Amino acid sequence: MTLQQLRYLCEVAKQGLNISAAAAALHTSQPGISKQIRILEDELGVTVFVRSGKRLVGITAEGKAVLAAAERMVHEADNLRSLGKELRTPDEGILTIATTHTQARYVLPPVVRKFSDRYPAVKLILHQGNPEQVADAVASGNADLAIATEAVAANPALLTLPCYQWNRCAVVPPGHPLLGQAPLTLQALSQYPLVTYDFSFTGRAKVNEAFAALGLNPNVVLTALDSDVIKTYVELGLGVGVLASMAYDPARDANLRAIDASHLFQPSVTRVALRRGHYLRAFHYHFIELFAPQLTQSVVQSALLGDAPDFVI
Amino acid sequence: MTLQQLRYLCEVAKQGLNISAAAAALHTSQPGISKQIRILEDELGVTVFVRSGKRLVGITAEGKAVLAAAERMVHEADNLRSLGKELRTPDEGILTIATTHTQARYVLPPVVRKFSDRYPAVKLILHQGNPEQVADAVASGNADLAIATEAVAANPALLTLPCYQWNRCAVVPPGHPLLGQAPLTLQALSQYPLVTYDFSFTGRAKVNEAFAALGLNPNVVLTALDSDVIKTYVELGLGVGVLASMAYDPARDANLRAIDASHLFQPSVTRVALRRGHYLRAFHYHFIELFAPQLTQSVVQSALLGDAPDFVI
DNA sequence: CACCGTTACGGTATCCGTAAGGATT
DNA sequence: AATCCTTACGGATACCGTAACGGTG
Repeated sequence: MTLQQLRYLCEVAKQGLNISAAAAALHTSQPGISKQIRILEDELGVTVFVRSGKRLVGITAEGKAVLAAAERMVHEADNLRSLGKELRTPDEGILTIATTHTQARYVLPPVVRKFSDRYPAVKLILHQGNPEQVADAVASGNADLAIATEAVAANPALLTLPCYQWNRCAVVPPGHPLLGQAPLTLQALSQYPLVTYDFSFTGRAKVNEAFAALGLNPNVVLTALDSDVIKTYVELGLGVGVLASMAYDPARDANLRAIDASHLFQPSVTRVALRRGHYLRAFHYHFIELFAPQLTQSVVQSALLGDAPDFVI
Repeated sequence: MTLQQLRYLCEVAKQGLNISAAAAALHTSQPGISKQIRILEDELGVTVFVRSGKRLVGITAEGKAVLAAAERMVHEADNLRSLGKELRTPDEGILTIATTHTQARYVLPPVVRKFSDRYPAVKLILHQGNPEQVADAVASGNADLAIATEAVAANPALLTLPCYQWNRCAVVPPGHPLLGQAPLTLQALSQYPLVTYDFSFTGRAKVNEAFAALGLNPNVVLTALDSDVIKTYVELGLGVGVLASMAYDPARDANLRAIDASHLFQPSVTRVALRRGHYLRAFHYHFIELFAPQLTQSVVQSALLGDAPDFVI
């Protein structure tokens, strides 16, 4: 049994039972992988893959157990390598963050700025996607941490920690009738066509719930995947935008007006998600702390060890 | 990085930083281990061992972290091999039990008998020792499970589950004055010299506590590591024995009489200890269930996953 | 002097890549 | 016809064991 063989096994499974694709991903040859997997299956006495003729078509029940163990080991090996790098060059490395548009565009910039000043030799990679994709990226090891607002709590392989609360505002063109009446009500809002986030996104559910609780049925004319698109269509006069408050910047959005709506909707909590068992380097912890000061390294570590219950900010 | 290298690393640490001993234990050559460890240290960029000239004299702080990861991986590899064997030949293998004398001599025989009938191809190995040694054997992987009564709960790497309660009896030669007076009292017992277990053993502490609670100071003239020794000295007239009830067998111990003492002492709980993260085969679970019927495979598995609180029989 | 780890060296086995074969979609 | 896994084969590499060397208690 070799770590190499286990890596091959995992990659083939990851690539959808395609040895050729696995070979390409690992920069090696198909026959090499094919043979090593055979050798491993021989040694363990377990056939992992169901073969139909000369094609892999499935994973046996036993194979799933083997695969799970193999993944743990490969992951541990990666951790060990990370540990080596950490000890050698603690301020160098790669920080991969999976996050949604709103975070990347409006919340992270000052954090990234501070982080880069402190760790100039750390390369930053931002993976953008919807909350589900973002969670998957961390679960599969493609990203070190995820920052998103919902749907990141489902996967048991992930640990999510609350970072900050936020709420929404309505945005309208200058001179819009809603600007006169204060404070804003859901009834008033529902008189206008609305432009807001796609359902899969940052707390969109809370918007729906608030209207539904009053028996209102708002006319949502457009849903978008990011705040900038929403603002663009509000500028065009398509309707009233319902945005995350941090996505409105009076200076940058001079041709829009915001109306506070935090009293209308349940607040949303943005969370950071980490993969359990994934080794985190000092700069990972530092980034998290820059983003959410209450999440110090020791807080995160004890949460990763499992003894911290879900806590609230 | 190779599994082999990690194995070497662990073995050297285990053998007290002695490469030669590790080589002997792994049936290979010193130079091979020496070189592979160098290569690993090079690759990780971490010096694991403190070298004084040409001698290993310690483990660096970083090395401890590396070693911990290495041990996890080696252990996982062993688990994977076990899994292979399990799937191939579920009824063959080796069951290594670490236990104390009393269990091995008086409690386990009928269990082992039933087990051997069901799994004739499983080789049984019994490691005998005091509770501390027994726990160490499991923690270090030298035994699959431990059965003992105390001091097995300390190690966080171990999971212990309660199996059954027991208490003590007094044993005396035929015609002893204590046989007339019923029921037995601690005051009566303390009139005679006592022969009982060594302090490190099966619930000896509870015996002391009971006497101390009444301000009595019994005269313990001999302590022993196993019940047979105690009975032998009682036969010689050295004193009154205080024994685990299951260690008295009226048929076999025809020249001794037992007096129930279960109302005098706190009951003791015999537990089975398992190493967290250690793969258990079907026959392991089956043995545990034969020993303690309430500990079915699913009960043990969910306890190993950590979600079961300590429960009582 | 005995013990221990490192270096040097040679043989062997393993692993990898190329090329060709057979099966499936 | 294209894709994909397997088998076969050759070369390079890495690993392991023996032998010799250099420190250390």
